[in-house]
Amino acid sequence: MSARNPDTKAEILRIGKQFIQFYGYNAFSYADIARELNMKNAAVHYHFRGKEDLLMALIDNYIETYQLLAKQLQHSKVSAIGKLEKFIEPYTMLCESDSICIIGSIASDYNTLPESVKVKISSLIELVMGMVEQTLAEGKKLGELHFSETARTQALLIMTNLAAGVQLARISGKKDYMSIRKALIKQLKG
Amino acid sequence: MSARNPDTKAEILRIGKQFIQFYGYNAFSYADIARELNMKNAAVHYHFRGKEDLLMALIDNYIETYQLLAKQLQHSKVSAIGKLEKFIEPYTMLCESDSICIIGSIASDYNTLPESVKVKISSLIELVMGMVEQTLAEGKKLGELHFSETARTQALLIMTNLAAGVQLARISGKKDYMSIRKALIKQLKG
DNA sequence: CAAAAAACTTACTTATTAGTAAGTAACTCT
DNA sequence: AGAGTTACTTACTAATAAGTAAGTTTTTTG
Repeated sequence: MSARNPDTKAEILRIGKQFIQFYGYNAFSYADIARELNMKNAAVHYHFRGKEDLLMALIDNYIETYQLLAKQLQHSKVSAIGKLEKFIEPYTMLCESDSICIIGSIASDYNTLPESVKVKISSLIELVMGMVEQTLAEGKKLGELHFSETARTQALLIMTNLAAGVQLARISGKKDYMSIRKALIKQLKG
Repeated sequence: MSARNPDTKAEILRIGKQFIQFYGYNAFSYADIARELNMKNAAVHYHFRGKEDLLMALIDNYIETYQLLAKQLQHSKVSAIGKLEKFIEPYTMLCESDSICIIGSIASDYNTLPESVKVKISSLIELVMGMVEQTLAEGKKLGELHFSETARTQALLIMTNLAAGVQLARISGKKDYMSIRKALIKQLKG
């Protein structure tokens, strides 16, 4: 099924994801990806027709990942707080590498993206939102979590705290992200 | 002091600001600005040596604006909630025009910016943060506002809710921003 | 082992970008 | 009225962007 390197496609996606999270979608080129992987830009075009296709594939990856995570969380006996901490973890990692989340990055470049990407990113957000919402609702029902807004609104508050938290941390420092993270968990615990 | 058009410089800043908030810093060119103002790209270079200088001037404008606002709020007898509402207002406007705030936009492109810009944006954030922080502390002291975190952390929570709120609204709709806005005010009041 | 398919490279093209040097028109000030 | 200044335009350059067509090498498969 493959010749020379069987997982160049995955490598391109990995680098593309890194670039989007570190520089932003409109600030890197196929030549940049190629350089990183010691190949020519045409090789990148071989695997992904254009930048749009690369971004679409990346979002698809995220959708798969979060669909899997959502299922895992549903059948898990971990506490609601534990589930939320598992959700927050990746943001903390991003912060460590001076990167921001894909959703925040794409949201910033939103008006330069083709319709196909806009639709797909929207469904990714609904997926993630739904997952957080459900975890929150469940935790509240069990008396484990405490908040007065609807689960949807509370999920929005958490998502925005995290997304902009990693963005802000780039400028004003990681300590600010850590404060946000800590406050978030504390507030939910009651 | 001028020939032909005396306020082209201000017009360029106006359009530049619009572009940054609508498309992002790395997604527009001097030619785009020139087209919008019916001139040539060289004319834009005449007023601002390069894109970096344009961005610097823009941030300077914001710093002036918020320094003024901070002073106005200090000597104002408006309630703390009233002050916060005045602070939130521009975000609501941005949301209406499918745009995001300058800070969020720059934060997303942060790693592509020259050091000079990084430093200046950082001082803008401290200015804004300080203003919100002070308003919060004051309101709490007067028994008008209620929150359990430090004023700094609470300011971070509000800032991130708003910054990412307008970003998310582009994708998932203005209703989500409105929910965030409403929840924010409600929580502080009660 | 031969043919086909996969994974590339070479070598372009076309468009856009930031930026500049030189010239020109209009206004200002003496 | 003439000189200088301001606000541009014209006309370029050099670099980078996305993308493609055609050829080459490597691997798989019948």
